[in-house]
Amino acid sequence: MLKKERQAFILHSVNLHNKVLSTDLSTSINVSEDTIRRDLHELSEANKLIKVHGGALSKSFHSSFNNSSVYAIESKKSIAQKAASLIQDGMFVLTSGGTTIIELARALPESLHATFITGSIPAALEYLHHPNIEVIIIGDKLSKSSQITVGAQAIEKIKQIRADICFVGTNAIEVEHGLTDNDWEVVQVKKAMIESSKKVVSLAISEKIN
Amino acid sequence: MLKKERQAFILHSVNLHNKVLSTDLSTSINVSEDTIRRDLHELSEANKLIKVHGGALSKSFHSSFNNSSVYAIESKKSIAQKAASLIQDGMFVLTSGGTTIIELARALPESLHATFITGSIPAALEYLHHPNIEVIIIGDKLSKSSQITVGAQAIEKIKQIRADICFVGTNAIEVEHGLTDNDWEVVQVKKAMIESSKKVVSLAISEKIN
DNA sequence: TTATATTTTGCTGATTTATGCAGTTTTTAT
DNA sequence: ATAAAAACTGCATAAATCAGCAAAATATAA
Repeated sequence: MLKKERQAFILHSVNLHNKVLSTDLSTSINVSEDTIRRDLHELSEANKLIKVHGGALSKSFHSSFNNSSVYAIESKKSIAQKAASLIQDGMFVLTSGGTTIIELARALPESLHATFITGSIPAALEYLHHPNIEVIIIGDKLSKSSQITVGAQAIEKIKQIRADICFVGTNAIEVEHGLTDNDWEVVQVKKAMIESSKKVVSLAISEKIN
Repeated sequence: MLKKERQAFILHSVNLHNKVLSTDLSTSINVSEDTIRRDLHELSEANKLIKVHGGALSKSFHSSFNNSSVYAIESKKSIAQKAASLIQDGMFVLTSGGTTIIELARALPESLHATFITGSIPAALEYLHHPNIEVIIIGDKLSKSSQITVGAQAIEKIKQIRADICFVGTNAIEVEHGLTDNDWEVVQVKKAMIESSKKVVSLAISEKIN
């Protein structure tokens, strides 16, 4: 097999599978690993693929690797946009906490006149930035892990409320120091919220649904 | 699995869920926790995520607070230091809001075990950063100008409390321009706080006293 | 064609990298 | 305060890489 042929095969292979192992190529083409390594090095110099220890990665894989951080954010934003469009003037809106809810808060139009009720401190801060939104805080003990208020009093208050719509984020847990979490109380609060609302919207990125 | 591949997976995972546990990654990728830890360390060095004890957090949602815009920040800090020294372990502490109170929150020693009760959203966020502090939120309507909860329910709740000490910041009140309706409510809340506490401390920088 | 020059390939041994393991220290939770 | 979990350290091992060299293949010129 000619050198050029071999390199074409390697390129095809790496683009097909996103990655190749030097050992695999060596056995399948039946040349020494050194040759493969030299080929990979050349192709890497020619910017045709990314050489890594043990094999190589396709160019596209690398770029997605770099952009992946924005990707998740973008999809969160588009979800938030759609969710925000469900809210109409004069509504009473119940929300939990979490990053998706924060994005929702940021996606709210300036012109919206509505009342938001929440136990989430970060969400409340976001709502405050909107000139035409009334914010009502549900008081009680603050859960460090989820940054929302939890407890019997909070649940009691929620039960007294009749909201038009309720938004629940699936990723309500966000912590800075330590990652353990007692979700139970948070779940109780969410349950109460759902029961107090005419409509419930659950915000989630599709990849999360396993 | 290639190292780069694994790191890409980790990055994708952390951006999707906002947090990852080393143990989870270890079992799902089937490598030792040491390897995961090394990966997380590398990604953290490369500024791709934030490493914490037990796992890592997504970089995208890291709130950074700028206190540069706050007036006379240094003198407030020294006041805060003195005020913080008045709080002892096991105390129930009532606080209002305002920049001076925020500084007080930041001046609290890590070791302090106490319960803080507040209607201020920014203050609550600060208290959350302290590992040994319980936070209780007073719920009600949120006043946009002062960022604290005001209203009959809030006052009712405060009256039920017996606190050891109460900190009130003076900066929420603009004496020169008279009291607006909104400020009036804030004053009512402060009054209630003062009545519910054995000791009251008023935080002020000297320039404020006309 | 033959002789010579050039490129390519494989091999050997030294070097680097990746990973896991054991023991110790630090952090966190109870 | 104490126990458990996580992190760090140093080390061992196996795999991958590198450097140089010699054989093999290929190209080139007389």
